[in-house]
Parts: sequence; structure tokens; C-alpha cells
Amino acid sequence: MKELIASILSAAVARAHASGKLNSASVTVTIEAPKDPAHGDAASNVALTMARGEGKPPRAIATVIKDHLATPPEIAEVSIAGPGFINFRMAPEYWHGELRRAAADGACFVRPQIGHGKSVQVEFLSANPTGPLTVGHGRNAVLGDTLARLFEATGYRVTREYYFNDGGRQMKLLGASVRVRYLQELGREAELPEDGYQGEYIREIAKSLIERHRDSLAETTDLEVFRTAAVDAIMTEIRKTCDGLGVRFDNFTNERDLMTPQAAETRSRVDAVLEQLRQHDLLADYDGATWLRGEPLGLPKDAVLVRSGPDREPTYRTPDIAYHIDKLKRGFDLIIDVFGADHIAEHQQVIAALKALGYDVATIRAIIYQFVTLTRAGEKVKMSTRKATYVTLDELVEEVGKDVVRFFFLFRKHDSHLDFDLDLAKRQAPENPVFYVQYAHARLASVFREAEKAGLVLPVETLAANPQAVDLTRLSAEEIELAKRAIGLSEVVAGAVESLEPHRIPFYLLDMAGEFHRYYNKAANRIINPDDPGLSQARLFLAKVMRDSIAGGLELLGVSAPDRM
RNA sequence: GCGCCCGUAGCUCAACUGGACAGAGCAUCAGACUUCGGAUCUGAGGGUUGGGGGUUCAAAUCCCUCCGGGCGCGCCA
Repeated sequence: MKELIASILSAAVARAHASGKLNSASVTVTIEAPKDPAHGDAASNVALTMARGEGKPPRAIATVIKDHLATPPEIAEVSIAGPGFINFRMAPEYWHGELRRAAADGACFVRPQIGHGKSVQVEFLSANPTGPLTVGHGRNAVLGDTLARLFEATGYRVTREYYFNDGGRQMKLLGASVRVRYLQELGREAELPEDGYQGEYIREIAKSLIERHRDSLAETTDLEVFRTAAVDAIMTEIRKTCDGLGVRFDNFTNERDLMTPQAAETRSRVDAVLEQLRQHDLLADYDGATWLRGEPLGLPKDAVLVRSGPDREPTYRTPDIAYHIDKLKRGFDLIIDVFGADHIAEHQQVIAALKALGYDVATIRAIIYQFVTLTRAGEKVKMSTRKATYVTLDELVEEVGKDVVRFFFLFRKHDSHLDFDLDLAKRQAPENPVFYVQYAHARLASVFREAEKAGLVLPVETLAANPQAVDLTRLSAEEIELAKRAIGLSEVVAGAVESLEPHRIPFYLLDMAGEFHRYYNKAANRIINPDDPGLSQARLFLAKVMRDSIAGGLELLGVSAPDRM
């Protein structure tokens, strides 16, 4: 539709120019969907943008363009409105055609194929295995997973990747904490290190070690067995939590592999990066450490890449640079990094370093989300990781269910704070947007059950062969509006993918559900009408597309579309 | 102090990337059930988009500047 209108507008401008009515021979035309349906199905602001160059009022230019338009039959009406918009209204027949096409596609029409096989890597969650996933991790997991789903659905080749570190300083601390709990369980004197992990899960891991090894580890000073046990147990839990949320990964990349030479390598990739940075004069050595120089990168401060001390351990930052080089070398068309606002500074450092090393970072796009708070009974729930008073993601899913967790995490723009209202989340009432949307789907499903009972079966199978089997001219203007809404999801999905803004979909579904409920509630709109099978079939046809649209949209979000609730 | 994000109805948030009179839900008030599932619907009130300047035919959106909030500014990740 937009392409069609844009082309006839361009042609009109060219024609007006040829007849001497306009100075410009060509102009870039943008078409948008008006907010207000009274303004038609599409609008163009060409006349407004041309006003300056033409030296004429926008409405006068709009009139000239309109007079030179060659309007095809799909377009029912062209009008000039407001400051000089040119509005277009499509003919009902056009929408009948669109509706037929959507019905033939089933739920596929909500999946516009815009990826053309391009490759995308989505790196998300990337939580180190130091403890159970928290509510904050949940936003990351759902956001990343949904972006991946959207890319997959729109024709991209997607790699979902989890980057983590099971070695290093924090992991030693984790191992030490498990060892202390292990000794304590055996009744021996032991005390947690100062920054040790206090969570109850550490004790659980210690107990499982006692089950397997009795007291045979009591004299071991090597922390490795404790660390490994902890990492295995926690990683298993993280995977379980993700499963419960419908979140999955293709790759788990371990930071340690970047720090140790792999098969054909003579040195680790981290060492290679340090060498490269040194060649570009981006390193500085002082205070016994090796620093990434801030000044040549336009960063406010130097940042430590290799710690001082006998071990000369790299900081997290160094392998992260190596990891991003690795990602770039793998040749993805698009690389998405999903992370919380607290990691912005690090990401800037990584990107700046990559740029300075001559890499093209244009394919990397960061999606940075703000923090999550929980509200219960009108009060903020206090959460502290250190004290282990946080609410785990498992607890949240347990309390409100997968569908609600996913929908709520997506029901906000990512750079906006997210206040998760537990009371609202648990309410099975219209004010809960998840149930409102799901209920619309259940109602539609119920209509089809009733239709079957009434012997009114929609001949969907034969429609492809005989598209005129259902007379869509029976649909009212209100019903055509509903059809536009259902079909329009396709464009919203495309926009959500291009802008990396999945939240647009749940908002759109909520609007669609509302329109449907309002329509459904009017007695005159009864879909099943035994006295008028023709009308019933036309309405069932529309109902099918609405149902496919809602189900297809929810599926993209990883939220179920129940037939009964 | 410096960097990034945010400030929109009493509350929680949208606004298709600069378009038409800024929209939803909750809350408040007033209504609709012999239902293809009322887990629904109808109506009302509620705004100088934090303040001030600028750019533009057009600003919640872009620029500057104040005010207020969040996050970061670790040899933690």
C-alpha cells in the first residue's frame, strides 16, 4: 500500500513539474499511517516538506499534486487536510483482498520476511554462575530471547549466545564459600571470607558434596572441586530457570577459552588483543598494572586491562574485547548485545577499543535496559544481592507464571524503568493486560467451537481454490477497521525488529484485544447468526484472521494463546 | 564533579523515530448481564508533556540551559 501510494505521488509531482506547476521534478515521499482513522489509511506530508523550496503554502502545493494524481481503483478517496497532508483511503475491495491473503497465510502473515537470510547474533543474559538468576536477569533473558524470536520469525538466521566466566576471582571466592559451608556441615570450625557468598544455595551445594564425598574433601585445600561443583550446580539451575521461561540458547561461550590458547593457536586471544593494543599505542603501564589509555579513545579515564601482582590476571574487560573481535570475525550481519544500564561504561570502552584497532563496529547494536523494581501491596520490595534478600526469577515465575513474567517484562520500552506490580500480575482480571489479550483469544476460540456446533464450518481449506466462497462485502465499516488492525500487526512486527523495540507488539495486541471486546459486546455483531449463513461466514472469516493475528503475536512473545481459560 | 538514561493525567506507562485536537490501563464517579464465555462493555472528569530559551511550515520527540530522579565513574563482573 505504502509503495503504491509513494509511486503515484512521485509520478504526480513529476507530471506537475512537466506542466510547469511545480519547481521540483522529484521529491522523496514518505508515507505514514495516520493516528486518527478519520484521516484515512495513509497520509503523506510531501506538500509540507516542499513548501520551503516551492515558496508556496503547503495546501496549495497539495492541491496541485492532487490534481495531477492518477488514482488506481484500490484507492477510494484522496483528500487534503490539516496544514497540507494528503490523505488516502483505500477501497473496501482492497481490504477484502488483504483479508483473504492473511487468511490464506494462517498465522504467517504476522511474520513479515524482512531478514532475507541475514545473520544475527544475539548475546544476552550472560550471567556468571555465582548464584540463582534474579528478577533483574529476567528482563535481560526475556528481552534477548524475544528479540531472537522476532529475528527468527522475520527471516533472519539467528545465533543466541550466552557469554560467561566460570573462572577468575569471583569463582575462587565462590569455591571458597562452598568449602566453608562444607566444613561447617561436617561440624568443623570455618568462617566465610569477607566478601563470601551468603546465599542458602551455597549450603545446598555443600550438602550435595557431602552426599557424594562424605568427609573425604575435608583436608583438601585445592578449591577446584568446590568451584566446579558450584558452577555445575548453578549453571544447571540457570538452564532450568531459562527452560521454565521458554528462553533458550544455541551457544555458551566461556571467557576462559579466550584466555587460554586453543587448538591451533600459539597464544591466547586475550594475549593477542593486548599485543594489538600495544602496537596501536593504546596501552600504558604504571602502578604495576597494564591500562587501556582513555585519552586517545576519547574516554574519561584509563581502565585496567591486566592486574598488578604475580599472577598478572586480566580483568573482565580484556576478554570482553577479545570476545567482540571474535564475534566480528565470525561475520554476522548484525550483532546485538543485551545488557543492563550498569554495564554502559564497559561497553563504551569495548567499542572504543575495537574502533581504535580498526574494526568496523557498525554491525554492533547495544540494547541497554534500565533496572527492574518489584512492587507488592503498593510498596517497593527491597532487594539486595549481597544479603541474598533478592527475589529469584524462579520465585517470580512460580508466583505469577511464565506468560505474565514474559508479557510484563516486554510491556515497557527497554530504556524505561520497569516496575513489576506483583498484585496486578496475579490478578486474573481485565486490568491485567496479559489476561485481557489472552481472553480475547479464548473468546474467539469459543466462537469457533460454537460455530461448529451450529454447523457453520468455515471452508478455509477450499478458499485457496475458490477465494470468492465467502462474500466479504457483507462486512461493515467497523468490521473492516478490525480487519485492518489484525492485518496491521505485520507492519508493527517489522518496526519492532528494525528498531529493536519488542514492546510495540504487546501494546498493539492490547489495543487489538480492546477493539475486539468492544465489537463483540454489541448484540448486533453476533458472529454466528443462523438466519444469515452468508453474514456468519464473512464474520467468521474476519474472526479467523483476528484469532491468527492474536495467536501469532503472542507466539512471537513466547506467551501462550489459550483456547480456554 | 564528569559520563549515560529518564522526567508525559493522582498512579503505571504509550505516542509508528519531527506530523494533524498528546493516548491507554489503573484509581474516582455514573451506567449495561434471558452472555456466540460479564475474566466483557458504555459514559464522565482528569494535561501549559519538569521550567525557560532556540531550530522548524510543524517539537513530548532535535539543540542549549537550569531543576529533579536512576545508573556508572573498583586492579568486582
